[in-house]
Amino acid sequence: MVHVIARHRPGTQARGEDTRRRILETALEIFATEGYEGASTRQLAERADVNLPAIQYYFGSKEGLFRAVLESIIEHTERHMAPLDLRVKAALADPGTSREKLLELLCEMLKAFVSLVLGGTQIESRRLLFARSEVEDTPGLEQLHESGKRHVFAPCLALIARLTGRPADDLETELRALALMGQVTIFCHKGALDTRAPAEFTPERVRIIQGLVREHTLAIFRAVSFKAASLQ
Amino acid sequence: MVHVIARHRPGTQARGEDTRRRILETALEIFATEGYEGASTRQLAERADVNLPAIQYYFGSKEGLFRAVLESIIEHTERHMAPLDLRVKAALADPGTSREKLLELLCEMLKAFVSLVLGGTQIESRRLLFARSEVEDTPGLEQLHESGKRHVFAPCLALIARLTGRPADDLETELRALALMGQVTIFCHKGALDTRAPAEFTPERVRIIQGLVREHTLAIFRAVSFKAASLQ
DNA sequence: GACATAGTCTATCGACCGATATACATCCAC
DNA sequence: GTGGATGTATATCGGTCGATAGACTATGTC
Repeated sequence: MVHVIARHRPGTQARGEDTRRRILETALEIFATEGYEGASTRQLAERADVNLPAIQYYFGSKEGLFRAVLESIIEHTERHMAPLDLRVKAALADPGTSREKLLELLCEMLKAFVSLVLGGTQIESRRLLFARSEVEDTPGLEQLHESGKRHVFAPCLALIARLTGRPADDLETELRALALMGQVTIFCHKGALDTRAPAEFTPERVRIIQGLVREHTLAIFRAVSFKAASLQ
Repeated sequence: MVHVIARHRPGTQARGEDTRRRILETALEIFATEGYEGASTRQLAERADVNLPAIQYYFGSKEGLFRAVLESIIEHTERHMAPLDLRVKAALADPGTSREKLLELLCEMLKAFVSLVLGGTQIESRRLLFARSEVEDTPGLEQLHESGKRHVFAPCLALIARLTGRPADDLETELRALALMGQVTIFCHKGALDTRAPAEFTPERVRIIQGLVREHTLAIFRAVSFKAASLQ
């Protein structure tokens, strides 16, 4: 194996940059709909209108292409969540932050999580690939997990810990954070879609889901009397 | 194609019943961990300690074997949910059923849903296969969906419709039902597990999750003022 | 115009896939 | 016991997979 990944040295002509980007965009789509194993390099090449060896040429291997697709998604996730992450971090650092402010930030986190997985460009592909990442066992997929944990799960967990007065490494707190996030992640699965005929996520539906999750979150953290050691 | 599926006629000897069951149990395990495409018939045969053609002999094809696995899961689902389904149906048929009673039934539905996907025998395999069913596109998988819709989603939807005073075919009501169920389904995905080292669903964790979901559900339907036409 | 690099092409490799032909073993009915 | 049904074994088929060899073209530098 000589030619692992074609990194274009600066100053070198990059005629193939178009081709490379076309392969990457097509790959996101196909990996999402077919899965890593299900997507064949021949299918990838045909849909991207390139030859079969072009994939090896630009990305070293099928796995290299997949990792490149994952990197582009992770990059998108970080760009989407970064501003809110900073606000949450600042609020948590200040011990005087009010309970209502923390609760409002939690609602905003979940709202941003909804628009992350259900909105934006290439919605369908990212949504499907995110859903697959929970099931498949493909090289590099743990990076996608790690990204979601760092930018969504961890901030939510920290906020909930403060809201409930429990330690952040508490099992119950972790499970509660996951349960709340589950209200969002369920809409990544196609089973959640075909209850209705059109089965698409229009901006209107995204808005309704965001409203419902907010309503639920507010109800939960305003109603329950926390600070109690155990649950039931 | 002559020998599609070996259905043993009554009165005929069934020496191979042991073999058949062994293949079926192994198949559930392997299909769950590897996926339909990922599981090869050779792997299946080796792990079940039978020859390669035994799969075709007993189940007609790899697809036939997969459908048989799905049927066994669906059967388990129906057996698990049937009693509660009846109680829900009875409560809904009676217009005088109190709001608290309906809410209690909704909590019980979600509790049963938790123990369905996280408890019982062959937990891990059923959990994984359920998660895969949301992503993969394998023949027969829609039956598993259909089963979940009929025995979990539909009753929850009907209860929520009554609790919120909205029609059951309402989009917002459907999305709310899914959001509530998402609190449970998220634990089917392996991403929800490896936040902690052991990553297993001990009975204690199942109990905690059931408690959290109940707490959330009660808070949501006691706090929010429904009967209002719109949400925000 | 000679040469190296960048990028694209056809053809093909070895591995593995699901399925089956076919022979053989085992068991029950009569 | 003998014939048909039931179950198990080996060997192999045609097909698809990811990857690569190697020839070809385009582009830029000197």
